[in-house]
Amino acid sequence: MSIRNPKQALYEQFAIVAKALGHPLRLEMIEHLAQGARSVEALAAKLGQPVANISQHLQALRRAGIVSAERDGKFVHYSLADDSVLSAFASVRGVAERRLAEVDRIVRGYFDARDDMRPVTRGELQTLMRDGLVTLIDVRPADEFALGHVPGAINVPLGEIKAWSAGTDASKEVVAYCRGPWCVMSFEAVAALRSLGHPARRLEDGMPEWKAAGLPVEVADRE
Amino acid sequence: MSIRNPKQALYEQFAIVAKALGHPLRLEMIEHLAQGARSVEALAAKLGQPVANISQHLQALRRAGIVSAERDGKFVHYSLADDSVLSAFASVRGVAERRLAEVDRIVRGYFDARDDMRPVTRGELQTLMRDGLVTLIDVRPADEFALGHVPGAINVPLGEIKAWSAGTDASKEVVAYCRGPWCVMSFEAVAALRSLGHPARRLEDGMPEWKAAGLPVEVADRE
DNA sequence: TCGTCATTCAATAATTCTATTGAATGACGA
DNA sequence: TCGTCATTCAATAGAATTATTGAATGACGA
Repeated sequence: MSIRNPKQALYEQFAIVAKALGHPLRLEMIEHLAQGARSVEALAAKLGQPVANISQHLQALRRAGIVSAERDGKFVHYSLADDSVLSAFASVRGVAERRLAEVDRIVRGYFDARDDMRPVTRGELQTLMRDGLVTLIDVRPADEFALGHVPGAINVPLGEIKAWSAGTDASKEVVAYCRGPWCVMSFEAVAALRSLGHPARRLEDGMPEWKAAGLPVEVADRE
Repeated sequence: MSIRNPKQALYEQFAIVAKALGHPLRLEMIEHLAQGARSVEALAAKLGQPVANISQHLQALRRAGIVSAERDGKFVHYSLADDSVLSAFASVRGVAERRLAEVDRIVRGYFDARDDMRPVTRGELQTLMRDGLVTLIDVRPADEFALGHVPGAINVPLGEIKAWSAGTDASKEVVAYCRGPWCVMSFEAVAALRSLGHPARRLEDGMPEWKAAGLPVEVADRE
């Protein structure tokens, strides 16, 4: 390593963090780890990737101080190092949202552009829930729901939307949320519900943001 | 390009932004552009880099929506696309600060570790300035000072510290600031002043952050 | 102690990124 | 129209990153 002045050395340290965020798979990993700690194998299964690949990316994230690892017997559980990681992710997303027309095009192009995609804010949701005006569904897989969800939410994983909708009052509006503001599952849930004639909207963002906002989180009973 | 689902496509867009931030030189460029718009040549001169290299990096930043370009005759002036860029930079820095012990080591190792490096907050500074208890110096080059500085600050570029100090009341404390929270010039200014027997501290961060906090900025008269 | 299993390491080929060089572009002023 | 100058482009070589493969490590339980 060449001799560097402190200015260069500092920029290099900052760049290590940004570089670690600069890969789609690693960003997806971060979003998953934001739901709760995961072993390498569990994370690999969630993402449909080979274990060795996930392991290497996890170590890139660890070198950057983004995730931390804790060994538990044969397993190594990875989790986000602290909340600053989520805020860094959010601001990178913020630049992309505001600047890259592509992001908007992707969402509007893939889903039905004619529908009103305006999300429900957290504040609105709390009012609507208090008055019993909406049903809140958490469309993440059951294990993620169990690790923490919005109080009063029902867990309806994406694959069960149709069956669930059939046994529900189709006039009551549904609000769906999942892993984050751009988590595709809630878009798909809303699209599915609307095609079934069910009024539905997305929550503006997902579980980690709800928690980060200091709002109450309900955890499934252990056993 | 292969067929992607929208989830992958979104993560790729976010990764483009993070990847663009993932290079030390580009981060330094962003910090300079945060002081004000610059032509390619001016930026290259500031960074001591070949023009073609800077041009290429600027285009990488532009593709990511981080900077915007505006042609003015023969010159193309680049500037930060919006304030979300600064907040993204700040949160990447936040992860690095909190997680990378290396960053702290660099600063403490390079400068005199025995000195108290605790910075003055913006709030403290306003009180101290109002009561006339400190002299505030802006150690950036004159052209950056001219584009906007903290009201009441005196421009003392790094090379002029010694001469300036000689003609000043050595008992009055000096507060120094420059381009940002880790801008090395203010560390060096404080070290230089202290070695000259002048009490000195750093402001917690620099000009762009002052402006972003909504505080008043003084601009040099045009002429 | 040995086998099992989660994780990491090492080696690799393919791809992407980077800095440099020199030529091309495009706008201004003579 | 031509020369000048700021910027961009194109081509290159070198370096870094990535996914894959299979072997090594390290902890548990029999």
